[in-house]
Amino acid sequence: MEKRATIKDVAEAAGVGVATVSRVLSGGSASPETRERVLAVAAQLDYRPSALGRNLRQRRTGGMGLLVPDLTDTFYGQLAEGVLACARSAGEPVVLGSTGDDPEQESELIGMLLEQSVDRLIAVPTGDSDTWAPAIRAGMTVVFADRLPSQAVLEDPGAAAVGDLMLLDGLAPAPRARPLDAPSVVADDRAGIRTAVRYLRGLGHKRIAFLGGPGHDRREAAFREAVGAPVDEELVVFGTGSRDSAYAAASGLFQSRPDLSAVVAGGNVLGEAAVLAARELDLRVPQDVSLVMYDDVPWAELCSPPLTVIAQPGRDMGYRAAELVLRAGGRRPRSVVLPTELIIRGSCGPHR
Amino acid sequence: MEKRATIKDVAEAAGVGVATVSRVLSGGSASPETRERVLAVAAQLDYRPSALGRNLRQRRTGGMGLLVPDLTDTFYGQLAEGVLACARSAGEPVVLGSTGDDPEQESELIGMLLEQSVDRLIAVPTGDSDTWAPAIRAGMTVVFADRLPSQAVLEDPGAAAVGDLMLLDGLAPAPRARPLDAPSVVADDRAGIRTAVRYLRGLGHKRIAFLGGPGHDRREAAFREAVGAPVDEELVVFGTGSRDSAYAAASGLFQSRPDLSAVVAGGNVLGEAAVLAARELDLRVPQDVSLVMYDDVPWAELCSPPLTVIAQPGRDMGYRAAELVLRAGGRRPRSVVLPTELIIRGSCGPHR
DNA sequence: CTTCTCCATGGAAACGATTCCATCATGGTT
DNA sequence: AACCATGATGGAATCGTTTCCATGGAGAAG
Repeated sequence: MEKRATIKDVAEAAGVGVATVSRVLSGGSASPETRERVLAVAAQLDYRPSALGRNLRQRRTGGMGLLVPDLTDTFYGQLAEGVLACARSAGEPVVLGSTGDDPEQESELIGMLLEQSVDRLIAVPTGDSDTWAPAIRAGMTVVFADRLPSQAVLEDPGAAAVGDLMLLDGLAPAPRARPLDAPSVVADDRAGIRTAVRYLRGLGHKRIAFLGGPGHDRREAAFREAVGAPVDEELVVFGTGSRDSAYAAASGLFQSRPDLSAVVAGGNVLGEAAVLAARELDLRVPQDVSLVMYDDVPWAELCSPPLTVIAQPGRDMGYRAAELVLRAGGRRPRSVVLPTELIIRGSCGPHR
Repeated sequence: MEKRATIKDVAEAAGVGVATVSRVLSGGSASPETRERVLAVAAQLDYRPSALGRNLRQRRTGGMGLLVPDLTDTFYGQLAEGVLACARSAGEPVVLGSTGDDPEQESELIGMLLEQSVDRLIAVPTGDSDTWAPAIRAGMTVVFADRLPSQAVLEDPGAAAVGDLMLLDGLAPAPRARPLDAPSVVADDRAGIRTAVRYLRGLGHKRIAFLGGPGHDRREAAFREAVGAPVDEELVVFGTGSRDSAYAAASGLFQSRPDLSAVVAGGNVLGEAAVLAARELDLRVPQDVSLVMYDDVPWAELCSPPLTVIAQPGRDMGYRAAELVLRAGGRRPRSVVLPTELIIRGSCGPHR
């Protein structure tokens, strides 16, 4: 275990000062021959500058943090791959955390990142703006992906509700509606859900249910909007994030409302639960119940029938978010809304 | 954006020296009243020690690195969740990298981690011992998970082959067979594959194929061993890691050898490909071809028929690996072999 | 020839923590 | 009463880098 050469070693071996070595290595000015000599010596000594010294000096860790709810969820796996791809091409490290959709864990992880002086963060948020205020206040550049933090409860509950609704319109949200001063990369949930609901309507379905999980409030709201005025509240149910809870929610939904004929699942874990619950209750897909699932995942095609999905570009989402957070050097970047696509496979049929 | 308090601020505010503050905070000796005062001031100033200063002083970054081939592969998602769970309970950061099963990218990522002075690493290796020698030489504590690096080619090819075979026996490998001085956490591939092959044999299958991917050499060898002496070489095929290549391999296998009656897929991506390819070629599972897949993933149950799998505990694997790498403070920890379990669902039938 | 400018260069400070070591006070032992 | 052991404490060094600033030499402009 040999110890690494430091900049001082290089300086001595090259017969120059450390300042010169630093300059040469970071593209400062130096005479051609000096530059060449330093470079040669550095290569020969296999010198690699230590990120430790640099980080301390510039009082910030390079790279970025990444917070996702659950890596077992294929969609977040895709998103993470996108982030990693971008980070790799920039040569930057990525510090990963998994929140389990628990605001408290999220808070702790934010604290940990702060301690590490990681000042750039991509997050699929779980907590509300109160959870995120400390990070932003500390000067972190935060880019939200896939979701936005829900607005913290304000003195006037009415105002918060209005804010939530306006959030739906991803285009030009009122200042009130975007409580946190952070850009985001999200899919066009509203269009995605609307397309799915219209598709189901076109097949003759009247009683369409929404099966959601944590962070699916925008999708829920889009669902309500697409369905129109009086939404049957029993047809909107939520799981808490675990597969068990998703299954319970799906199963409960099917049992309490045998009259429903179609389900929109707000995410792939929910979709999985819906398929399982339907099978357990001897409901055939799509004869007895039609299913549209948010997220296109490789196994959607493996189901029988293959699942009709609302595809959102998970990998792109991660890549774009990483790009935003990296080039945040300039001004606050614009937020990005990515398109969704309804991929029709075999899990939806005409209303019997 | 207020800037954080430093140890110096705390020291001044408490009227003590920085050394005392440091001692109090890291559990050194101090008089009760001093300790109390420092603690109070620190809390009041919301002081959090900067990892930057500490890391530089101790010439090492806390936490650990994690290198996996592909986070889109559910199994590695599970493994990563295990690592993160352990890291979180230890309050340690995790630096993530995805190698795409490419030794070159792996090398680059190792270099990046070295630069960051990350000296603990959990890896699902892709490259051979030559790729890994630098990391170990630099003093990194490396724990391999799920696989071991293949032995680099030596002067005597015969010797390398012997080494590979001996690796199979996870119990007491000869020094020659474990080229790298690093502990590992792997599943008992040999037993898992053997059980699956016996099960298929019991159903009357004679022509059993193995469909593998990168890093499945131990599983391949176990397959050869379980099948017995003369293995039909056309029945052992490999994809390169991408889903496309896995599909191509599966499809090619089915087309070139219509006489095969059962397939063992070496991983969930391969299993997925096999299902897809079979469907495309109008081969019914399990009537026309039986399938056993390595890895139990949530969607295995969703397939029709639900897939019979060799389950390995991905989450545990990650957790144990993280434990090993964290408490490597003492001596080099022993390697761990985790049990596998054949979960019989519906993708295997009697040989027609 | 003088003076001014410009550039390459190296010394030293700074970043924020840990830790070695010297100092000092206290209390017990001879 | 002199001495020693013990424990709390603070100053200063250290980690490896970047960056500020002073220096010195060379060439240009006067």
